[in-house]
Amino acid sequence: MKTSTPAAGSAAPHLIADAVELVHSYPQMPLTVDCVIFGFDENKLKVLLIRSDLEVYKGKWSLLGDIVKQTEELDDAAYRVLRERTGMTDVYLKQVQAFSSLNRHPGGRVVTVAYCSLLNIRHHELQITDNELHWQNVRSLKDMAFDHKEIIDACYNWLQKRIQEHPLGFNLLPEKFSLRELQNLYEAILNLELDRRNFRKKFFSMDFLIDTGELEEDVKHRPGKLYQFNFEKYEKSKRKWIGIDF
Amino acid sequence: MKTSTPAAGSAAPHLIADAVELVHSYPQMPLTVDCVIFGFDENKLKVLLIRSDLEVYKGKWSLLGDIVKQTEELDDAAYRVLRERTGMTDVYLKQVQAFSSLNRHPGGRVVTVAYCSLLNIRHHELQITDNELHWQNVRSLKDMAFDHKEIIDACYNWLQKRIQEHPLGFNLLPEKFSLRELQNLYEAILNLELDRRNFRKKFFSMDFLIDTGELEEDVKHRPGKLYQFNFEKYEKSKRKWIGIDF
DNA sequence: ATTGAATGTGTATTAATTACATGAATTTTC
DNA sequence: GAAAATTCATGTAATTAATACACATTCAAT
Repeated sequence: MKTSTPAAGSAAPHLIADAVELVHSYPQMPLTVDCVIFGFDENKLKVLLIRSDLEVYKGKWSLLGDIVKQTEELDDAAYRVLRERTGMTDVYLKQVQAFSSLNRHPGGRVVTVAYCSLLNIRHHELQITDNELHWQNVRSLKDMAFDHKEIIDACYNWLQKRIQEHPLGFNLLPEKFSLRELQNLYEAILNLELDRRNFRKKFFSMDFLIDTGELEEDVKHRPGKLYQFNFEKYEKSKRKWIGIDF
Repeated sequence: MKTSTPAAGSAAPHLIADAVELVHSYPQMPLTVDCVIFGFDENKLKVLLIRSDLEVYKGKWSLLGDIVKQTEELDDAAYRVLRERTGMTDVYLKQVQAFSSLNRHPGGRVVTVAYCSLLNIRHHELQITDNELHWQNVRSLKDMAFDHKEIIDACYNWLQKRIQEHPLGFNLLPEKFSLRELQNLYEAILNLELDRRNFRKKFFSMDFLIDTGELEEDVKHRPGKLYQFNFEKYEKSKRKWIGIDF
């Protein structure tokens, strides 16, 4: 970081001794985090929303977010939001992008850092009783508070790309899942149809699925086998992906 | 954005009428941008550094950065840094990641957003005369100011990945370039050796290179053909990349 | 016992990637 | 100006990956 250009050609640049004073002279602004929390239910990708508490956005949905505290890291702030809202720890959470439009918040300049979170919709301890919280279909979002539609779009694009390179999807499924559920997940996220045999071939050839020996229950047709993802094995053999292709 | 959890089960959540007052109550902090500016010279990937002006980092190199102004967007702040430091407009610039470690700045809490920039090392108007500015080999960085080593690593990883999916590399080359130069660029960035025939085949089959009909000059061997990248054609046929592969 | 619906599996075709060697064009050297 | 040195330019065969496609099996429901 460098605050002022030294006079051109100055031979002896002056060094700043008091870094604290320097930082005090910096402009300051509020910083927030917003979590795009994805869930998977009824073969649809959902995002967790809350009613905006701002009068100007009355009735509109917004993301779960909060201010970043004076001595809090961004990741910690995002985790705090998740913990407070869903009761869950150990959730998948990754920083995606900062948003800084000057008019993105009606109360003035607020910069926000967006996070993408993936969790199993059955595992959390939401009280959706008071209908403040709501799982909404990702493909039927409209008219949201702030720039939150834009943020969700960015995170959704990010997810579509990432899920093809990294095994993120499993965070959305129960620990044990059938191949059909896995395929439904990919089809929902990528918004396309996949050939069942090729999909199975693909995942089996990657060899990261553990056959639990168990079968689906409470299903009204021939039950499928249940698998687990072998995170350990995957970690060991993370592929270095090389292949130029625009 | 949501600041306070409504009392559990509260049937009538109160709406905040004064958004400005709300934002005024938010904690504030300084925000900066840091630009990881890559260049390509002598078949090496370089990054543009400046001597830190902080006494505590005396003699150490740091990234080019600056504070984000009260009414300035992040992208604009990063572009401003580039323009002021390199004299260049129209440069490739993308936001990569925010860094927020509490101790990353010796003067106190400063959050920074890192940008990756790619430019042609011959095009700028640097005054490197007073040795404040310096193009340094990406693979020989050590002992930098702040967390800038970490930031560069993150941007370099980002670049290695992105350059395989998008034609970013051309921003680092002159408008007209030989296939050998292009291959050298990829080899430098990806840190590997590629087969020349397959590399050529790959790029020709993508069909985004325009044969200028010109040949290299001032080269002490058989001159190669010079090509241009067909950005227009590329934009029209951006590939939607589908292929699950961890 | 029959029907319905989803599971589980294999092969042939096509496309993409990899490995690999020689002749042609230009500069340098003698 | 002939020979040597260097790099450019190019094609094919072998391997691997992706795609398209059909039928028998299992269980639940009737």
